[in-house]
Amino acid sequence: MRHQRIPDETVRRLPVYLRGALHLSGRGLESTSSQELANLIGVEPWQIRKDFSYFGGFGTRGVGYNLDNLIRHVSRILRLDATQNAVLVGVGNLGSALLAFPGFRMYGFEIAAAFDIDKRKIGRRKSGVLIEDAAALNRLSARGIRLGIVAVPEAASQGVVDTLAEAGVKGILNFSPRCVTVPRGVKVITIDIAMDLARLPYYIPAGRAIRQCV
Amino acid sequence: MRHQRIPDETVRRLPVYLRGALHLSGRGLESTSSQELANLIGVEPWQIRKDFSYFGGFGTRGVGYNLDNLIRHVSRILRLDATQNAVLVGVGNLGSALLAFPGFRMYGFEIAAAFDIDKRKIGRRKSGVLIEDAAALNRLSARGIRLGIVAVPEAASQGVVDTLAEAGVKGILNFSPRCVTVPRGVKVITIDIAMDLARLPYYIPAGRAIRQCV
DNA sequence: GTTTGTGAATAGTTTCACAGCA
DNA sequence: TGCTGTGAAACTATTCACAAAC
Repeated sequence: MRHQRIPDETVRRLPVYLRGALHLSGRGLESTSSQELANLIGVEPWQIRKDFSYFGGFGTRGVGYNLDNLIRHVSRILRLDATQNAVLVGVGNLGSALLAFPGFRMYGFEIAAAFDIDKRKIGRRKSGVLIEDAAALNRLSARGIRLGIVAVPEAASQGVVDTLAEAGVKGILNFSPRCVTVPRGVKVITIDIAMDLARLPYYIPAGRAIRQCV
Repeated sequence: MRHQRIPDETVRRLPVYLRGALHLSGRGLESTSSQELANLIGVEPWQIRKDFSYFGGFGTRGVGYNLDNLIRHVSRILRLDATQNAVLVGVGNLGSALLAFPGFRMYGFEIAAAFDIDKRKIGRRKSGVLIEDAAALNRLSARGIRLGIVAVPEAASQGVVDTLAEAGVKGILNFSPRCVTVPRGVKVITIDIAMDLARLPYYIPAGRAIRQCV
């Protein structure tokens, strides 16, 4: 049913399905089933079928899903069917790791520009990307980059986000643990590493571990 | 109502509230209201009150929340009231950034050990932490570390997770985009950076929110 | 026979509105 | 009066069971 609201949770899972499909396709498979894909990525088969059904379904009953077809459809929905250029702001420890991070390419992402305020870094290259002066960020708009990755200290994040938004960036992946305000039409996704670690102890039973009897 | 099931979403938000409370306390404030805290972190006041109500509520009607009291309660619930030692496995680009990452300390985390398989790194120090031989990971159990951070290449993650679980680690923050299997009693939280970026383009044409934190 | 696609049932979460207390 | 705490209502998401299609 194409004319239905898509649950946010479904959108969150689509990249997982895409990765699984790419993985199976890379192993030489031509097609898969909701059961096989579910086993691979650790969800339930009906969840996959339900999620796909919001977009009309990509499979063939009694047969399964053709992988090329599946990959094409999901990529299109996520708008990952063409290379997406991104700009990185903040080439510190985390930013440098992101420049070297191999995982972006699989989805068609390319870090096309990097900015920092540290004069010692400006003009150098990291992982093949030239580090430019963050003071020149406002001239970014000419390059038509619509995605930004923000890896600056907490205190600087709001300013960077403002500048990116003015430069035409429409989507921001924010690694700063600060709630940022953006204009309408700009979407922010925050990754807060410390916060994810912080809820881990909650789930761990208190006290010393009992010896495991297997 | 102390004897009620706590929603996962509530647990996910508790570290956000804790950070907000620590921030206000650091600014010298003695107390706050659900309204003030909500404005700071970008949620609605009733969400905060509802979440706190699952634990009986920490406030005073007509007055608000005493910050010390709030911080003490939330820290206790999350088991962050004593220093939590963690072990890092994989001191590559991302692992090194995590060693240098200042955000863990606020919640009382301490990276107490680091392991890698690269002979050139073993024996050296990064951000003050000695890098040990990953082959010796099985001797970790003597140190009583219950939290692990896994920042190894995708193909190695399951093996590392297995070894950590055998060594008594009960909670794992996993940066590998691979579904891992763990024994009962071990909790895994996965941070998949590329996947969070991958759902950003979906929202770009129709984006609308003004204040966003997640 | 097999596997998808989907309405209906169930479960979980957010939002509301106001009672309860300082 | 002001702000918290909370049951009830509204909303959202997951799970089920089976009809439909190959």
